[in-house]
Amino acid sequence: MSWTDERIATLKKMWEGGATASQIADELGGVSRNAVIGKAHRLGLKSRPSPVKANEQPKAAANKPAAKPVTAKKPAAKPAAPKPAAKPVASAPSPVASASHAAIPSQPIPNPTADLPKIVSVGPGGFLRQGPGEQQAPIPPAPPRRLVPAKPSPEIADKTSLLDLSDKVCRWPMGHPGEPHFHFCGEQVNPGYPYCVEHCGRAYQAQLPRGARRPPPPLPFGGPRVR
DNA sequence: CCCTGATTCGC
DNA sequence: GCGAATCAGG
Repeated sequence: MSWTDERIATLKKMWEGGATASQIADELGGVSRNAVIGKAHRLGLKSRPSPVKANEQPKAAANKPAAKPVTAKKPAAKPAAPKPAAKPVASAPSPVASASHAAIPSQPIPNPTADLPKIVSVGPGGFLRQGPGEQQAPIPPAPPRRLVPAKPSPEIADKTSLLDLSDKVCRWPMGHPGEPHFHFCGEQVNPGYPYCVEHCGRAYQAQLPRGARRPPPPLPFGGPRVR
């Protein structure tokens, strides 16, 4: 599989939409999770909340770029040209309040709790991510209600959800992932293909001669919002 | 162990 | 440029 424009577009959309690399990978198909991450980085997309990145020390102007603990693990004998510095990571002091006792002498850490610009990002489904200490709505009142077995909301009751996918139904995505009405086409597939006949027509198109290209067809995962 | 993203490095 | 292997954290 290669990275066509459409696949890249889908990758971007899902990545920015908060999908995990694994989800993106098997949605695209034919690529591994690593491939997706690698591609995302090459595209310049980077670093959504990563579980493994919770920590970070802004190494101020000082320490040696050497001392790469990671590379020491490999079978040695790798001269490995010294990588120049890490990227500066411009902008305000890290909001991370972890004053872990790292081995960085002589660099007083400015109080991170003071006047930081609020950073608000939008998550899947349009909710706003809050920074720590920004909690506002106190406590959900939790009105007394009789508990009732969960049912799919009426709107999607007859729609094809992710869980309904099989080799027999069209997997063409309708709408945008993360949004309430997102579902899949669900028509009977064009045998041998993952999509129904109609969507096969959208997914597989003959290459036209250069210069005769028509404007891009609607993509899975939406192009610009259309509803 | 499962998951996550990040990084490295041979191709 | 690509992605498997590896690393590191939850």
